[in-house]
Amino acid sequence: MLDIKLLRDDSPRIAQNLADRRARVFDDLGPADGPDWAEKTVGRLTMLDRGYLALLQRQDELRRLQNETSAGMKAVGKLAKEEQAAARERLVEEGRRLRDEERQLGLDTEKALAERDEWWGRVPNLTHPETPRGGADEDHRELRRVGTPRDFEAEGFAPRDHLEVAEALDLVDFASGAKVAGPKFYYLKNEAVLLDLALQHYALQTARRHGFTVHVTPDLAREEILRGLGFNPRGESTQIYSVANSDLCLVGTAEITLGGMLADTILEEDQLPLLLAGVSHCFRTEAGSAGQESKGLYRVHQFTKVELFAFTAADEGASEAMHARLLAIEEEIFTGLGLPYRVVDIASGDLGGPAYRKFDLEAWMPGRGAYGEITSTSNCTDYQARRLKIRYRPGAPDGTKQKPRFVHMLNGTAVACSRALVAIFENYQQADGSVVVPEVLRAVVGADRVFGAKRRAGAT
RNA sequence: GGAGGAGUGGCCGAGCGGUCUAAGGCAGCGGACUUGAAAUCCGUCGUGGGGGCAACCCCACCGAGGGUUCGAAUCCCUCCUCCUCCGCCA
Repeated sequence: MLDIKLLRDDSPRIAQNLADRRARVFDDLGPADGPDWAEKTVGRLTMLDRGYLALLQRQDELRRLQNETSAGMKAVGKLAKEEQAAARERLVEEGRRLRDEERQLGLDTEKALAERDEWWGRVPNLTHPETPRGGADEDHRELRRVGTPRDFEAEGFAPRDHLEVAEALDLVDFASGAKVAGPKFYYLKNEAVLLDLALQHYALQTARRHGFTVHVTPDLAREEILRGLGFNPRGESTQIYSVANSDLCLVGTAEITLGGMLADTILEEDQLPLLLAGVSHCFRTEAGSAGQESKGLYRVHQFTKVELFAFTAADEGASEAMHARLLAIEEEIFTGLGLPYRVVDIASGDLGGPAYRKFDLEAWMPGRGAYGEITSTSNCTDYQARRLKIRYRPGAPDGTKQKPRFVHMLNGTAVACSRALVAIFENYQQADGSVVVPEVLRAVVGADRVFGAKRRAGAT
């Protein structure tokens, strides 16, 4: 959530940002509803805010009168004895009247605030000036390509996609997944299990080396925490599974549990930057997605992920430097895995609500002959911190403590295991159908190459 | 699952219907003393919101939400969290 003062002080900026992001706030007022839809949106938000403020002021006034009335009771004892009863009676009656009126008004105020925030909460974060503006795939800016895709033609065979490779080696079982849990669920088998664990191990070791405190986090979290991080657990197109008869949801990423850890706290400035990493299972409904892009392990309902999370001081220099650092760690991890990738600066229309700027790493995936997203890192500035109430106490140059400020929060994928497996299976496949194990994973996997069932029986 | 106990400002902790404008301490900050520091003494010091946008004024907040009352940190109800013991379990 943005600071409501931004709406009061600089509403044109909000309107411009809505337009840049193609961010619909009201259901009947989006990019397709005329050229001034963003200004109209801001106008409606302003009306809601003013309505709330007017009610709040009246309520404050009533409470002030109530306080006066009950304070007046103390003076009754000083009156002449025969006047006390009448004076007390008058005050009690006045107090009763004020109480009833204030209670009624309080309900209206509460409703007005809830309504304002329901809509204000849908307004996305501001956007980094260098973020490319636009909403189409081609509006993303490719920053660089690292590594060289293998020339399968020169090697004399056509690369298969990861699903064919993995099934031939008996590494995944989607049929059983579908039977037990439904489509897009799967079992990992044999060396894929060890690869999955090795990826987590590798990512966590790398995170630790960079100063992150590592965690295994809960796989469920309260709705309130989800909302704080900018996820909407209810609604038609939600990506979130929720647990019936409770306020718990299955997390879609450890971003939720790591970011939520510090809700309602005030940090000291010297605790920043605070670096957390966590491994969790990730659950996503993937409502409405299908097709080639979602084949096999690429888009599934459950996977395991190691996530990086950082809290920094509230100035853009600090969080931007951290954003670059997270991106560098992601690149280090995928360079270490020997996977060719490119870095993409995500366009304004595709940022999602909380992100101020977002970089994706896309690995080369020979099976489809295209780059596919494998990690993502976002600088969410203070957008999440505001609702989660995560602050820090800045120190002024003269040593005095300043008012608490909201921290900046950033997240990034260290390794999303399922997607990393896709990239490994496709990039490391051999003409004989086997898959070479990336060097950094060999110690944990206990093998440098995965063969099929025949060789497996003999090998162990 | 059962039985008890406890949640108060950055931290510790008192208060248990109106004198709470929440004692006291620690930490922080300013000052005095000192060559400097420590110790000591004096002062200052919560968060959020609204109004004037300067001094200042007002409102809310004692785990959360309801309730009783003219008036609630204080009484009642529900929930959450933590602690102790018992049971069960990996």
